[in-house]
Amino acid sequence: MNVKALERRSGIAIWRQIADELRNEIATNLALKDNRLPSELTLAKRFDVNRHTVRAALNALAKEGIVESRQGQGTFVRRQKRISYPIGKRTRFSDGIGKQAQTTRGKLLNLSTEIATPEIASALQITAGSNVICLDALSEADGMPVSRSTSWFCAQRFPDIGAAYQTTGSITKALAHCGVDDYLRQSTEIEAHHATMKDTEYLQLSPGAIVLVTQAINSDTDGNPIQYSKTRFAADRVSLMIANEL
Amino acid sequence: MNVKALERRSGIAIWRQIADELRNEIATNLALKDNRLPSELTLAKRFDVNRHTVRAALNALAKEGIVESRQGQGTFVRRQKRISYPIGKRTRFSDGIGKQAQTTRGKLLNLSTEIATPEIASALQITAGSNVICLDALSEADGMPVSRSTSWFCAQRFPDIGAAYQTTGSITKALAHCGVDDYLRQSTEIEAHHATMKDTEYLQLSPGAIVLVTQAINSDTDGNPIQYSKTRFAADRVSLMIANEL
DNA sequence: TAAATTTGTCTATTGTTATAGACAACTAAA
DNA sequence: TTTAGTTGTCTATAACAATAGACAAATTTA
Repeated sequence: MNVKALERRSGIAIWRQIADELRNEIATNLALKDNRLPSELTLAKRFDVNRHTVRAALNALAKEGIVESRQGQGTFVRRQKRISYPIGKRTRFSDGIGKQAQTTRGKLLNLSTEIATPEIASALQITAGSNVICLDALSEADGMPVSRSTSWFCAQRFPDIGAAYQTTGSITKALAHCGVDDYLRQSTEIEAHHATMKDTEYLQLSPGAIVLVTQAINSDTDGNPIQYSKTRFAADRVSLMIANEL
Repeated sequence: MNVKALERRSGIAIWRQIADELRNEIATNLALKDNRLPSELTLAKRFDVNRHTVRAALNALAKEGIVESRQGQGTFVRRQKRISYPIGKRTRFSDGIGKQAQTTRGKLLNLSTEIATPEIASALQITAGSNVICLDALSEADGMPVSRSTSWFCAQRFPDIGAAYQTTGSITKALAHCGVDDYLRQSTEIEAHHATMKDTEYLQLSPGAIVLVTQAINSDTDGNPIQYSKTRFAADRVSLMIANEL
């Protein structure tokens, strides 16, 4: 059944490799009868490992809330859908997520004024070395952290963006407060990385977890860049949806 | 310096957690002088581990081709940029990647006729149970596998798509051969997962590695869906670029 | 040249992970 | 009720990961 055996000496414990494999299969839904997983013994034979190793994997998935074991009966999937995060010309965090989660909010982690690096200056089309406002925020949906973002704004144009965000808890509202009623997403770049230590802390992830990293530029209706942001999503809680309006 | 300590008993070896952290820092370029990493002893102190553990991490990064150690001198970064994969209304694999890599090609892994599942039928807007052609392909750039994709086409409309792909090695050309001169990407959904065993085999990844999984629907110029595809990218080799034409 | 700094290699010990086997506890079906 | 199949828990052992210390080999700096 399996084309390739598990890799030993890879730095990833075998129980974790099995957990990753099962998590994937559950996510892509390989037709499990009654949402019931094969028995521990069956899985042990399939992966060619000891039953205890399979138990360690199932234990990990149970802690993540993905499966649930019942003595005498078996192990069952507790389906949990990812939150779909829309990315388009007009993407707002609360817009897209608000309909899927009960409660959404942004929490300000840090606010500072920095000197624009060449990277930031080029993204915002301002002169390198001028002041930018740096805004660190954590976004949550239903009490679970979803993403951690850092945004940069031209300090000259948006001197009060920090205070506005703090009172509103929303970038869209803060920008509106600063006179920007509408804005468009100009570009988005997406990468996937292993969670850093900061990620595991703020997003409540375990090491080895995945973060989707997006780099985006938002512009006003005249095409002038107003916001440059890097966002790190907990990959097992979201999917990014790109809709191309025709 | 570090907000959070490394996690033991997590199923991820500490050397691998350090390797992941360093890989991230190298990728986001935290200003290393002369592309030189701190010494093994410095890193050991920073992560509060033994020097041998740091060496194991550096060894892994060296095997990945990311760093290179030189006795008496230190450990140096061998920069390697990710291939940027554009996602837009008009995305073609060879278009976008062709300019960045020396050689690109698609290899047919498997070709079969299947009965459309509800999921596929709904994506292609055909009746469930009708025949679809399923095309598995592996894409490579400069000899390195980049992505593995499965595409479904309506068998009635594109009976010869498989043969056309086999001779041309390109979906765009195969579609042109079947009378579709132009097509548009209707939507794309992106998730990140840990590599499955098939991924580690076909994409030459190590366990614990990350794959970017996209689910896309392409339509002809009349808006009729013609292709439904799922693609798995080796995340450490690509970034996905979404450009919103204004 | 000498000293300091760096990576490379070896031995030994301790802690964690994986295997192995046995049996209890629980559930569903014969 | 009995049986088969399942998860839960215990003990013991082998394989691997991490620590510790020492010193060699190469390079750069004083």
